[in-house]
Amino acid sequence: MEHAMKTCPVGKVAALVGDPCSLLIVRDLLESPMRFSELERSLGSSSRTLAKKLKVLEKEKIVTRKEMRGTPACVKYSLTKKGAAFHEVVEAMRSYGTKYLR
Amino acid sequence: MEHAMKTCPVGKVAALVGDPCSLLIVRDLLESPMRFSELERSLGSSSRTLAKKLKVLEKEKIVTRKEMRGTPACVKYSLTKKGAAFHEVVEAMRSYGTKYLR
DNA sequence: CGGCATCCTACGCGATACTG
DNA sequence: CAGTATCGCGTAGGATGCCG
Repeated sequence: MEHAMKTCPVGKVAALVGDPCSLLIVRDLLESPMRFSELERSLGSSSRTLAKKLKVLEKEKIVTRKEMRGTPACVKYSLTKKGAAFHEVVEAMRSYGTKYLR
Repeated sequence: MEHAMKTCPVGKVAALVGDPCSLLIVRDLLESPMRFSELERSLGSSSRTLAKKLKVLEKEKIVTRKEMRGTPACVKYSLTKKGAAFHEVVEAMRSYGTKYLR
C-alpha cells in the first residue's frame, strides 16, 4: 500500500486527507476560519484527535494557526492557498454524495 | 465523528471511500476492469485487506464482481455506474496532487 | 479556551497457511 | 487464481484529567 501512496498523485492526496477527520476539517475551513472548539463540535471528535490532525495539516501547509492574544485563549484556524485548493475536490465529493448517497 | 459522516454528503463519501485502499481500488477500476491479483499487485496490499474492501464496495454497489468459469478461477472486478461516477472526484484529486504535491 | 499527557481498547492490516 | 482463517502487532482514537 505504501508504494502506491508515494507514487501516484491520487495516492498522495489520499495519504494527506485520506481519512474522514482531515477531510472534514478541510470541508469546514473552506466555509470559514474556525476556532478549535468550533471544529471540535462540528466534527464531534475528541480534542486529542483534532489537535493531532491539525498539526499534520499545519505542517503540510494546508492549514494556518493564528493565535489571538487574550484570556481565555483564542485560536483561529484557516486554510492556506494550498488548502483552499481542495475546494474542487470537496465539491466533487459533495456533488457525488448528493447525487448518489441518501 | 460518526454524526458528521452520516449527516453531510461530503462526510458520507468520506465514510465510503475515505480510506486510501478503497480510493485506490476505484482509481484503478476507473482505468479498466481488473482481476483480483492485478489489484493486489497494483495496490501492494494483502489479499485479506483487498478482499474485505472489495466486499464493502460490492455491497455498496460501487463495484461489480464477475466470475468467469475455468480453472484456475478468474474473477473480474469493474465499476458500476455509481462507481464510475467517482471519476470526477478522482480526477479532482489527481489534479490537486499533480499541482500541489511533488 | 486550547491544548498535551496518560491510559486503554478496538480494529486495521500484514504475514502466513490452507482450500476449491 | 481467488479467496478464507488465524494470529499478532501497531496504531487510531475515545475518555479523562491537568495546565497556561
